[in-house]
Amino acid sequence: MTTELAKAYDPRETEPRWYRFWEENGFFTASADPADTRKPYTIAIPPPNVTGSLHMGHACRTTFEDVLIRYQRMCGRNALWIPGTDHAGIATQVVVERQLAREKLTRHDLGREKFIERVWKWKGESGGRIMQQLRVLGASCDWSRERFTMDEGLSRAVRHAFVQLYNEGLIYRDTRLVNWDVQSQTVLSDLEVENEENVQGELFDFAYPIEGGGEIVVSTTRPETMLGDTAVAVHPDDPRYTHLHGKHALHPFVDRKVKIITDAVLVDPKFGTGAVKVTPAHDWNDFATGKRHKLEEINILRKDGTLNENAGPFAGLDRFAARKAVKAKLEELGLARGTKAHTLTLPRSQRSGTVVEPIISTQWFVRMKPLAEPAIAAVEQGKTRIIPEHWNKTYFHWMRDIQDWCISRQLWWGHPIPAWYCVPCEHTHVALTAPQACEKCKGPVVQDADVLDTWFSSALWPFSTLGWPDKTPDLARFYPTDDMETGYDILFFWVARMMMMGLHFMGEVPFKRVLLSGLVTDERGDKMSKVKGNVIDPLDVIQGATLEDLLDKARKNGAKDSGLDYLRKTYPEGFAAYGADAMRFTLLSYSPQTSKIALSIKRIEGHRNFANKLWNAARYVLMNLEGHGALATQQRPAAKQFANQFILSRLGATIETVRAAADDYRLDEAGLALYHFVWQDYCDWYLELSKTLLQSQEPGVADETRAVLLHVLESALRVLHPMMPFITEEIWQRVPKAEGLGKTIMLAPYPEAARDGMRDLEVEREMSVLQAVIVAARAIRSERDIHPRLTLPLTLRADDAAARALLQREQEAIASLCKASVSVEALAGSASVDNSATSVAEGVTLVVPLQGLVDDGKEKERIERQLQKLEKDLQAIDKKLGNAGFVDRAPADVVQKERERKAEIEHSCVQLREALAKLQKV
RNA sequence: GGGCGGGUAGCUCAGCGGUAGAGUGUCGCCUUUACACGGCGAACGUCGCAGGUUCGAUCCCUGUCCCGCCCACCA
Repeated sequence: MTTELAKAYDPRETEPRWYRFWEENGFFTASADPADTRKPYTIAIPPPNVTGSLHMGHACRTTFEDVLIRYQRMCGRNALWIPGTDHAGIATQVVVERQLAREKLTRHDLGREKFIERVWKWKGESGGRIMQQLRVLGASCDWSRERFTMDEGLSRAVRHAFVQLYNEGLIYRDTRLVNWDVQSQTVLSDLEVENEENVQGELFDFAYPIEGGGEIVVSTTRPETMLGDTAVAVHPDDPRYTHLHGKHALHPFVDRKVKIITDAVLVDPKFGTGAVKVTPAHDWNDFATGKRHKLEEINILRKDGTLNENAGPFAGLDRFAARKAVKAKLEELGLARGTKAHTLTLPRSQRSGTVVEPIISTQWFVRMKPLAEPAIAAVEQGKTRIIPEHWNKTYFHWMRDIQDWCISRQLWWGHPIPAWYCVPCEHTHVALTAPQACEKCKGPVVQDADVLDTWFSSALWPFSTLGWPDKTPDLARFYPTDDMETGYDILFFWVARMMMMGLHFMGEVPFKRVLLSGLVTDERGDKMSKVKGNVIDPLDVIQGATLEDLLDKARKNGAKDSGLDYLRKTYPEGFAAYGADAMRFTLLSYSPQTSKIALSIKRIEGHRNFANKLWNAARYVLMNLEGHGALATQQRPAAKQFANQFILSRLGATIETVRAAADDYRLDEAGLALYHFVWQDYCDWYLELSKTLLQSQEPGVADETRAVLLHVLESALRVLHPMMPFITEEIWQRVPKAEGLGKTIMLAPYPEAARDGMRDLEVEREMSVLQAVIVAARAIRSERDIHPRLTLPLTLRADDAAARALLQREQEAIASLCKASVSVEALAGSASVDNSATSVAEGVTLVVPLQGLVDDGKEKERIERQLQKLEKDLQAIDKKLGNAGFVDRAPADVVQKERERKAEIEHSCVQLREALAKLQKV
């Protein structure tokens, strides 16, 4: 074991090395230690999606999960990931559609067999790449259980779930209006439809001639749907139309009469003409209206979005072409009544982006209300905690207003629906295996050609991946999972449905906590999108990239010019190699409350600098240990020296803070505490103080200091390890350690405040006095432009004997940290020093005689400034203490504290005024 | 229309009843053998606006204005 660290810190050198080490030594593991029979800490980890690149979202979630796993493991729990293996559909769909678009193909062109072959191959390749990338980030998870869908076990679970729900009456088949994606040619669930708002459209008015004379004017944003109209509705109380009740209008294009109906639900008499065309087969409200009035439902669309034979003369036209044609024809017939600008919301497919058409179709649905109730109760009763808590409201809101879920999809990938139809008698069979023949008529059967929504199988994931429906040992041991960590964007899609299915099939919640992280955005807070060109690849941040690299990648992803400009403007130099540790630490540093993580490269750079700081501190410690034999024990060294006591106390405090924060999932707070401890307490104060102690001739002092330096460093590495796994491992391997700590820091025990630290509040208080004095002395030097090489003659005066004793005792430390010659004396009766700089800190008066070094005018100004500030504070305090209400009603300790502060400030003012008076005299 | 967040230093964000914090940026001084990916010091804020509760409000309540997101509706 060498004690020598390379001269410079380069994250690119440490990461691959430790990644290999972990892999070779079997630390990427998803399986529980078979010898350990305790209930382990488990975290559910979804598989990476398969779109071909690792994005910030994965980096963020993986990091969070990995930190929790490492932390729990170091705390002595058998902690592990439960990796998932499903997600057949969503990712595939994205991959496939992008690929097809690139080749200007539709899936129908390829044919089913070729198509599927191609998809699996592509998924396998990009999936492997992502696993590789996640490891670079430090995820200590084994993805070997990852198999891409169609896994027989999962398929079986899906069939079981479907059949059971069907038998319980919770799955049914019905003819209804559904969202149809004409490009992907499949139905979509409500959640897969995105609304594009504020689209500038037009409202087109036209007239239906009434049988027997007259007309009725209706408005529409989709004129082509009039081909499917079967009624015109008016409000029953609208006097304008009373005379038309029960009459019929004549359809101008097809041989059909359109009934005038009255409906108070559909019609708002104040909107437009107060008459509404009703198209039951292509509009949600009209469908409901049609049901109320038993209207005929006339479908006018084919699957590809062209009009069918019901459209009469317009058959064969695309829906948008038909829109124009219908309008033109109505103009021609003199039935058009003009257009108005109208702002509307367009429903678009989340997948293909095309405008969704509501059409009538027979699909499978899950009855949600009975499933939702227990899922609501579980969160209400705290069986599952959602963190941050404010998501509860959103969860409840959605759950209480839940609609039935359309689960069939007309795609070629995904889990087939275990339903068979008899060809002759149309009887439906739902079963685990294909029936040989129809049980009613013995006729031949065919399987439902549709597949299930990917989220249906995903909803089963917490138990299907553990062997359900069999009662496997894994299922008994690992269900429910402790933590489920994911982005809030799939709270409804996935989390809520897992809750429902878990409770239904297992009778128990699937996880005890749901941790919802924010969405990573660019620095402006805009969602990352390949088209916008603002996608930051975590690997570029980790390994470094030039601006050209970034631009190339963006171009390849089809970014617009404006996106390229954004990159040029924001990252003119590209990225330095900041390393995975800095990347991880930064992702963790955002508060979990935030729903938007506007990733700031500057912040990452700051954390890279932090890693460098730690690296150099370690170099310092190791340098000073050289030639001093083995010091390492697992015990905290006994400390007699003030500085050593101080840092052990701070270490204890930090461990307490970090553990409390981590237990509360506030990794941001944990990280901040560590950042300050390492940089400020350890490096800025303690390492500087140690320099004097290491020179000490007094027996034992230097040895004690070496032991504390090492102990605190080694402990800090362990505290920090989950958040910065690479650098801490690298340094830890080189630090002298006691035997038996294991071959990796991953398995070393997590520090404990009482064992590794030594809390001493009195020491910390004394230190804060010293710090204040030292800072004040440095300020005197800096503000007078006294060169750092000149020794500052510093006199410290204090009334309090204890304070004097402290200053006396730590004289050497003060001298070294301010490069001063220090003398301590009582305030009372001290000789006045002409031409000196004066400052007051924590009741200690600092005097620096400065003949020839300082200009009196500047000094006057400085003191006056300090006085002004103090007087302002004093005024505020006086106002408070002068308020009878405050003195009477505020807690005694608050009042007392205020009084003490007042006394101290007054004392400071007196000192400063004296100094000022002296200056004016000169 | 309903709901949920957010508005704090130039920027990115913590804090959330008792003297306003961090990182980054800015301005000085310093290449002192752990570190210039650094050290030391400084400047910077009517904590969106208006009321209320309170001895005391950035924090709690009410209203209001912006910004973001989600859900629903849209002839």
